Formats: sequence, structure tokens, C-alpha cells
Amino acid sequence: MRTYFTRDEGILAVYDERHIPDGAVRGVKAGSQMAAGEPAAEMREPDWRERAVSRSLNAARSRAEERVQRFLDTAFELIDEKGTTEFTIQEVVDRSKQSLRGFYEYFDSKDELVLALFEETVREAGDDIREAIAAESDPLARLRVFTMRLHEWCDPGEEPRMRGTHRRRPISEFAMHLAANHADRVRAALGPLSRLLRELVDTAAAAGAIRVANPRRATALVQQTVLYSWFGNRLVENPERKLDAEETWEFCLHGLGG
Amino acid sequence: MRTYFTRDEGILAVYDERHIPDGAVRGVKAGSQMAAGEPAAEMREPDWRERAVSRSLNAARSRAEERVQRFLDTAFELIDEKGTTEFTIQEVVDRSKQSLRGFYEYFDSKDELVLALFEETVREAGDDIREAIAAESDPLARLRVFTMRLHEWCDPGEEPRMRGTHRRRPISEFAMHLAANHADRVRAALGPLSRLLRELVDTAAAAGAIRVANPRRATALVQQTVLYSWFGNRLVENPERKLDAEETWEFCLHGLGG
DNA sequence: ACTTGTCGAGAGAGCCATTCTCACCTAGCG
DNA sequence: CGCTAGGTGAGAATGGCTCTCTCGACAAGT
Repeated sequence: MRTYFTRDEGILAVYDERHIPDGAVRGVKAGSQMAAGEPAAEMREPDWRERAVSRSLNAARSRAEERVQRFLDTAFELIDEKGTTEFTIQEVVDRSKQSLRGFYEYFDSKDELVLALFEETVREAGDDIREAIAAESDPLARLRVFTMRLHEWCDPGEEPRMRGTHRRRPISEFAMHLAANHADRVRAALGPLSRLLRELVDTAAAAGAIRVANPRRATALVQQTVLYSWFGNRLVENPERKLDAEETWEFCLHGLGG
Repeated sequence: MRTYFTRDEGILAVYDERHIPDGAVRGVKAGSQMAAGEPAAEMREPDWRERAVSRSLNAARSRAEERVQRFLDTAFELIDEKGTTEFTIQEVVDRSKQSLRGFYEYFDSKDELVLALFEETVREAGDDIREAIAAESDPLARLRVFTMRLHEWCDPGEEPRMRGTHRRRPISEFAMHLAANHADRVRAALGPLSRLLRELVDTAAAAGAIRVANPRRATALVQQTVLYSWFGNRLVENPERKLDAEETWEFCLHGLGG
């Protein structure tokens, strides 16, 4: 089983680890006639040869980056159009004017591709949330903003999606699937958000705004409640009765003894 | 799109509506030469012909019931063995010594089959929970028992499953999938449980054991928290840190202002 | 020109769900 | 008793997808 994405780095760490180096490094070795000690090679000062190599390596890298990015963009596009993650690889390949072979060069499977989209999305969400939090100073307010934003992020009300961002519902949905089959990857992707939440909980607890016995579990519960409450709404038919961010927050707040 | 299962009745209502009657009723009509008013026919006293017909109808029905049951049992068996719902229809058919054609005679699709298993499971859970609740009289205690039982039911700790019941994790998991694609069916299946919970919440609120502004939403939140918290545990690696029923309950309790 | 690595094109392979065909078997009927 | 039609088992055929593999063209280095 191959793995292209490093756990915490995410998408753009892809090619460095695999394809490019595979080829590039081999090139270096061949070009420099392979001196004695391999580790020593890293320490040598960059002569023209090295520079040339690194230049072509960079070129190769950005070529690859661009290719991967095209796959990702196209996939986002298809999801946006279809409102579901049920596109086929063939579609992605055709539309991005690349080859099936190329696709599997960069992604192990379709899941891997969607996982990448998921990571991207979570990253965006994280940035957005962090920004929103920065505007608040009160620990409880920060916690509240986090909760509300995350909730909205999972399931943006009506879909005329805001400029610049993508449809997120299909991704969130697929994340359920991923959570079942690639729990570790999903966990890793959510890591930064979990840690942020934990911080907020700790701070709020320290400030006496909430009373929690076990911060870790409290964090987990809040995260869960928020992450899944949008999904639960799927089982509610009457839109009037769907739970919104505010209600979810209040429930959490009480749950936290606030 | 055909539908074999009535919303609230569940599995055993299947054949009455479709196949059997399709054949049997046609038989009746032909046999009795189709008198005048169709509705009137239902009111006629059972002469020998009617009795004979109903006997064969019953025979056909139980034959069908037995066949369907065999599919269901086999599917449960496969799930138990594999620990996943990833069996193929072919397997079910082969092992139950029936035919593919027969399968699609009774079930529209694989989802339909698993939905049936899900309904069965929920029904069992409901019975179990109701029984457990009956042993308690205090409103809050009843609510607590409900919560804990439901939590355990979704994700029975370690799998050496108790006699008589089936592996439930794979079913719960598949339910996530179903919730995405057949929300209405899942909602219907969960209906009785939701109503029960609502009752408990109302009673507890009336008794002043908890303070809720909007019972409906409170109910939804509790249901969600419980139903998904086991799923959230999937993202927790260290078993020590997984949330258990007790913790979930306490969170809900506070959330409910208890 | 010759080798070697890269990559697009696209033909499968394999796996499934779902549908279709056909032949058998049995009950009812003349 | 032979005949016919509906119900049903067996399992072949279809279609959709993911993923693999082969081929050939192109590019860069030698």
C-alpha cells in the first residue's frame, strides 16, 4: 500500500516524497557518478552540477504540483456541479485533460483524492475560524465563535455558496465515509482543529467560564456534537425544526457547565 | 422506483403488499369470476371458495415470509462473520440457496436489504431499552437508562457479542450511509425510539428534573449526541480516551440543564 | 542516431449490482 | 391424462466503475 500524503503536512507534501525525488534523485546519483558515502553527499557545497540538478528538480516539482492541482481543481469543480462526490475518475481525468495513468501516478485511489479535498477544506475552515476567533477576547466568546463557525462550516445553510469557497456538504458527507475507512487520516486532518478547540476549552476553564472535569473529553464531546449535529439534521424533515448553530452551541455550553 | 417495505410496519409487511397478493389476488379474481363491485367483495362471508383461497394465500404468504427470512438470516450471518456489511448479493443468494432472481423479487436493492436488517436491529434495541426503562420509576433515571442503553446498543464494547443478538457495529456504520441516501427510511425506522425519548424528556421536564426551553430540540440533541458519539470514537485512537456511555450521558444531562 | 525516462491514450481485468433469458415444474383445466 | 401458464431456480449478460497494464510518442542526455 502506497501513501503519498504525509499525515500532517497535507497535499503539497505529496510529490516531494515520491515521484519527483524518485526520478530526480536517481538523476543526481547517475550524474555525479555516485561518490563514496551516500550521506556525505548531502553535505557537499552546491557546485554547478548540484545547482543544475536542483533547478530541474524544482522544475519537475512545480510541474507535478501543477498537475496535482489540476486534478484537485477539477474534482472540486465536478463536486460543485453535481452536488455530490459521485463523480468518476474518468470524468476528472477527461476534464482535466490528463491521463488515467497520470492520475494514479499521484493518487492511490479515489478516496485518496477526496481525502486531499477534505484536507484542503479543513485547512480553509481552520483559517477562517482562527480569523474569527482573533476578533474576540473573552474566552467564552472565543469558544462560542469556534463552535458556531465550525457548525456553519460543516453545513452552510443554503447552497448559493459564498464566493471563492466550494460546496462543503458533499465533502462533509464523504468525510463520514472516510471516517469509517481511513479514521487515522481523518483524525490527522482534523488534528489542528481539535488542538485549537482544546486550547479554547482549557482557557475558558482556567478563566472559570466553564467547569469541566476532564478537558480532553469535554473537547471531544463538543467536537463531536458540532461535527455531527449537521448530519443529524438530515433526519429532520421540517426545516423549521433543524438544529442551528446557536442551539448546538447552547447545548454544548450547558454540557460544559457554563 | 418500487418500494416493498411500508414505512412504519417494517419487514413483515413486505409481501402482503406486493408479490403474494399480486399473484393470489389475481387468483381470487379469476376464480370468483369477478362479481360486480370490487369493494363489496371484502365484505362477503367466507364460503368454501374464499376459505380455500385464503388458505392458499396464507400458504403463499408463509412461503414468502420464510424465503425473505432466509435472506435476512443469511445476511446477518455474513455480517457476523465478516464484521462488515461488505458482502455481495451473490453470497447471500448462494448461501441461502436461493436465486438472484428470487432476491430481487423481494428486495429492490442491496440497500433495501440492509435497511431491513437495520429496522430489525432498531426494533430489537427498542424492545431492550423499553424493558430496561420499565425497571426504573424516577423520570431522570429513566432518561439516563435510555441514553446509556442506546449508546451501548450502537457500539457494544468488545465484540464477543451476547447470545442471540447480532453484531451491530457494521449495521450502525451502514446506517450512516443509509442516513445519507435514504434519510426518510432511517427516520421512520428510528421514529419509535425518537418518540420514546421525547416522552422521557417531557416527563422529566414536567417533574422538574431537567429544564428545557424546547423539548423537541432537546430531544433531537440528545438523540444526536448519543447516536453519533460512538461514531466519533472512531476518530480516537487510544481506547482509554474513548467516550463511554456514562460520559455521554453526563454531557447530555448538563446540556439539558439537569 | 541511441538510450532512457516520462507520460498520454486507451485497452483491458476484476468486481459488483442489477436485469434478462430460459427451462423446469406444478397446479388447474379440458 | 396431456396441456398450458404462471412462478421460480440457474445463471448468463449487461453496465458502471475503479484500477492496472501495454504501447507508442516525445524529450533530454550521450
